[in-house]
Amino acid sequence: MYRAVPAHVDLPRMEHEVLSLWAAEGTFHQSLAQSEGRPLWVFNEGPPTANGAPGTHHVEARAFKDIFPRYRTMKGYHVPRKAGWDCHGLPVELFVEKELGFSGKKDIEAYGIAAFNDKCRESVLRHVDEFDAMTHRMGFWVDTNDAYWTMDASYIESVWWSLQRIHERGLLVQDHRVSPYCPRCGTGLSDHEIAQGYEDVVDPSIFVRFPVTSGELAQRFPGVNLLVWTTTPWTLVSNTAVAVNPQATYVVAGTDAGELLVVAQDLVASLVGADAQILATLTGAELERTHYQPPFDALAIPDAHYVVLADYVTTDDGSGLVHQAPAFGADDLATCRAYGLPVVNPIRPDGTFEPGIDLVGEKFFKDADPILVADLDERSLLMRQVPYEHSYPHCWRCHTPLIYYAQPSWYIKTTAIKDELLAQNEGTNWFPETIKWGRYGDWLRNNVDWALSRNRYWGTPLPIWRCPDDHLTVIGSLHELGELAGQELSTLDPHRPYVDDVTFPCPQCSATTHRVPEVIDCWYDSGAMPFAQWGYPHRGQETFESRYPADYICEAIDQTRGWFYTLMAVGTLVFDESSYKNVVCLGHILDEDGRKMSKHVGNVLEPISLMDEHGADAVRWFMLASGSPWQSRRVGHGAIAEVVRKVLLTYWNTVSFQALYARSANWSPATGEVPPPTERPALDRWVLSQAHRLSIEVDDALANFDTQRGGRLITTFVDDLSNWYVRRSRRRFWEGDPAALATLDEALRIVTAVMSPYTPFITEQVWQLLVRPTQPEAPESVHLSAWPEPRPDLIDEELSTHVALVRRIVELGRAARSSSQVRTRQPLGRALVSAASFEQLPTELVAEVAAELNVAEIKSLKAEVGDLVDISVKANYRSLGKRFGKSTPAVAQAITDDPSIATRLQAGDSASINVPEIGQITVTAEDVIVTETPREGWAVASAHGETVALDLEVTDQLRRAGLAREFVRVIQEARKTADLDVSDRIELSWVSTQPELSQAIAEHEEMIAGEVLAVAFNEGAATEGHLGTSEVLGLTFSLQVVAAADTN
RNA sequence: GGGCCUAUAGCUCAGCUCGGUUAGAGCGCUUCCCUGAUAAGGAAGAGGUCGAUGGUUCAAGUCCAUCUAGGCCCA
Repeated sequence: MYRAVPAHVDLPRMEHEVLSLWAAEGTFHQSLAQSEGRPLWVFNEGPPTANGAPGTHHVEARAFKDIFPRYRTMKGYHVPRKAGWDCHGLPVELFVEKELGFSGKKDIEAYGIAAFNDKCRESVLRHVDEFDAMTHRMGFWVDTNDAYWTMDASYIESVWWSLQRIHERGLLVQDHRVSPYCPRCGTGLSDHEIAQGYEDVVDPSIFVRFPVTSGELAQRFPGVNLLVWTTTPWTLVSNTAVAVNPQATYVVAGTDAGELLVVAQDLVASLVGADAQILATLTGAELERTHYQPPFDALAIPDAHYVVLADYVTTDDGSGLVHQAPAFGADDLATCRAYGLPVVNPIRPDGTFEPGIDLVGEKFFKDADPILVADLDERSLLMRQVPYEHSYPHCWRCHTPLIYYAQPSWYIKTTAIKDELLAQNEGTNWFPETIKWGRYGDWLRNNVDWALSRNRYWGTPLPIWRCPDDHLTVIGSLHELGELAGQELSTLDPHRPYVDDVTFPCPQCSATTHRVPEVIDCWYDSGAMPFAQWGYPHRGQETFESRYPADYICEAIDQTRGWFYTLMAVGTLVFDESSYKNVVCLGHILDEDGRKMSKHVGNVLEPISLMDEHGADAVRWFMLASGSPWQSRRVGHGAIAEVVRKVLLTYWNTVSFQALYARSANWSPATGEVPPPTERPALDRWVLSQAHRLSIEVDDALANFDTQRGGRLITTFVDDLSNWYVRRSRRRFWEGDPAALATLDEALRIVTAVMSPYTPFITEQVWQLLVRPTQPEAPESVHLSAWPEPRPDLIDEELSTHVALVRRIVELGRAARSSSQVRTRQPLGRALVSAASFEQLPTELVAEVAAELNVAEIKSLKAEVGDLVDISVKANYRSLGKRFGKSTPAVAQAITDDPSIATRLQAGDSASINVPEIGQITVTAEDVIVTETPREGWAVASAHGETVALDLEVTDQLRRAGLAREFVRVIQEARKTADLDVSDRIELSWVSTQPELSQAIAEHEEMIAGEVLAVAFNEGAATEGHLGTSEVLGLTFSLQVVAAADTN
């Protein structure tokens, strides 16, 4: 027998019980063990940065990381789930710096790198514990005991090995990198820091003439100038090139003063004037390598000063020709590097020009602007100067404007494998698909080399040793390092500072080598996880080889340039193949008002307290099925409470209902004798059909990573089950009908299984209450069960269509009831229905309509045609439009003007009609929507060509039937108030001031007795038992429970 | 400055792939109904220039173009 299911459930408390059950029975590990040997479905966990407490957005990603492995396990796959933690990086360092009250690198060095890194390690361990707790609470099944840590020695060795490989391919090189730099603090700033320091400033924006010195253009237009734009005049000293957009159109324009200027066509009018003479038109590409005279010659820059092409140049503002100084702009550097131009940087680390430079030597860079502009003006090179307001990064510590500044840095030349990356992306499935060639593809197409090194402390040290002659030795493991150093180093902590102390003779020249000081970008660490999590290739070869590439990864959209990219890049660099096949890319989580959650605003929803308030299932359901996961979504208590009410409690109450009546009928799925589905009532067959279709459709949705569609299907099914099937079938449950109980049991088992990847707790609880006690052969947990095998033979499309019609008719009937002000409890004699396929409805379903609307008889309106009804006819544009195209409105008008068409169509399959200017045409039933409306004494409702009319005549007999119903309701209310059990028998005593009631009770005694379980009626006042009154009925009554023995 | 996403009821969002004439749901509000599982359910009402403009079409919330506003990522 089922276990008892309380009607009310404390969801969070229930979830804690389920967690204990899983812990006690080792359910997760059973699930892994049971599926061992089945086809693999590989999930790779993107390691959360163990820095800061987990937020609600982590629950989002983790819900998606959990549902698909659970689903695939049910579908017969083995899905290992290794957890991972991202341990290194600047955020951890900054957190520790803050804790220690540090304000920069000097403090760290004074404190000692060893001690500082110990603090970082401690901080990581602390935060991992919080993530563990959240992961456990939300029911994310991932193996945290066997997690990979990017700070583990074996992990770092794998990373080293991969860098060694990349170096062997010639793709790991040292080069200049432009990064924001604070000249006052003497340090570079991370992207994270820059984001905090944007300020609006006004800079001079200047247009300068660069005389063209040679080439075709100079010959055709002697004296022509490039009109070049910049907002950083101080960088003109370092001018190396001028960039134009190859696709844009440029013109040679003549001014009134007889001057010749090259500018973008779009900007001629605003710069030169509307009346400028256009002497030539050419594309940016045609300008390539046009040489010019640089504005200053203070610096010698060989083989430079010509036009280069760059896609990023726009013709929206400026002149369409952009000054290039590769030392001071990332775009400039990338563009100039492509042409092999040199990087010239005359600015010293303190932000001043080197001494000896004309005009600006030893000046602070910003102070050079007015001096240089004045000089250009004096030499008539300045064409125009306008103030230019824009946001510019400043140091968040000291508010000094940052300088984009070239520094030496280690790079991976990802641009060399760009085509391969694009090819790998082509073979990757993105969800949603727009990311693939939108945000992500765009990023790949504009790929720049990966700046790998960081001048920091807590990270994977760059495994490069260098001798004074610049010979490089790249190390692939501690063992290798030990061999070179002639020491046993297998237990060395590969972090700084210990690894910095290892030196060895250069294999090429025997001079002593030292490790370069940098550590690597922690994004590389996580990008290396597909192999580094196994310590490959030093260990775990077999495991790795069977699990590369992964079937599935998932993160939020900010990872397009983060983990999604580094995974693909590292995989392609090291194995010539991306490391994932399917990637789900989530939108962000916002607060109720649509703002980002931040500690500063105080709108952060702490995940554990959120789950302890509403339940993890509710939070998970919200993440998986409410709104579109691809869009950013607002989350708040209201939205989650709604999930509880609409989805979880509706489901739970259906379960509780089933358990209540199955138990009281002593029915169990294992023992009950049940007619085969085909012999059960139509509603049973309908709900089974819906359930089996649900299994197919949710399967399809989840196979396509569409949790929202699956969720919608489940919600609809749960609603159908509770508010239509159960409500319409209640009476059969009260009677303990085995067909009804078996039907609901099967429907519940299917929906429970199908929901279990979404809401693992409540479904597990239901499994424990309904399935496990009654089916000895069933698995011990829903999460050990297989996906419900759909039975296509039970899916009945026609029946679905019929029930859908029944429900539409009922809806109209209720509307008609409502407008008539005749309460539903008052039975009516008949209802007339007009609907396209009403005649095809089985009588069984017509009876459902009658019962639901409380009318004695339902008939087709068509049978009543005559004076009783008005007929109106509307055109069905969808069908007419296909046939008549342009003439559709004329045909539609002709149909509306001739209502006789309806009766003529009833008589035959088609009817002909004369349309002005077109002639005779033939229309069929498909082409029109006929609405039939009864005339008087009827309550009518119609929609979309379907009509229900209620005959409002209440005969004496009907009125007495209504009174009997009212009486039943009053007694039931009293039973409920008296807290009687649903099976208690009662004895009734009553008196009424309404004489008709007496007759009504007498006439309907049998019905009443059956409904309220009365064994006796006594007309006459009573004083014992539960007393009650009804004003409507003028009734005073009492009911007494009869001892069980007396009823036999 | 570039790319992407979004804009439909007071609020949160479906519908747009594949165009069809009463544009839906939930929440909230008002009135009513129903109740022998439900924290439920049902009906009606108020509340919509489907962001704007233009185009394609017999017909546009839906397709196309441009624009506006907001968000995210990048500079």
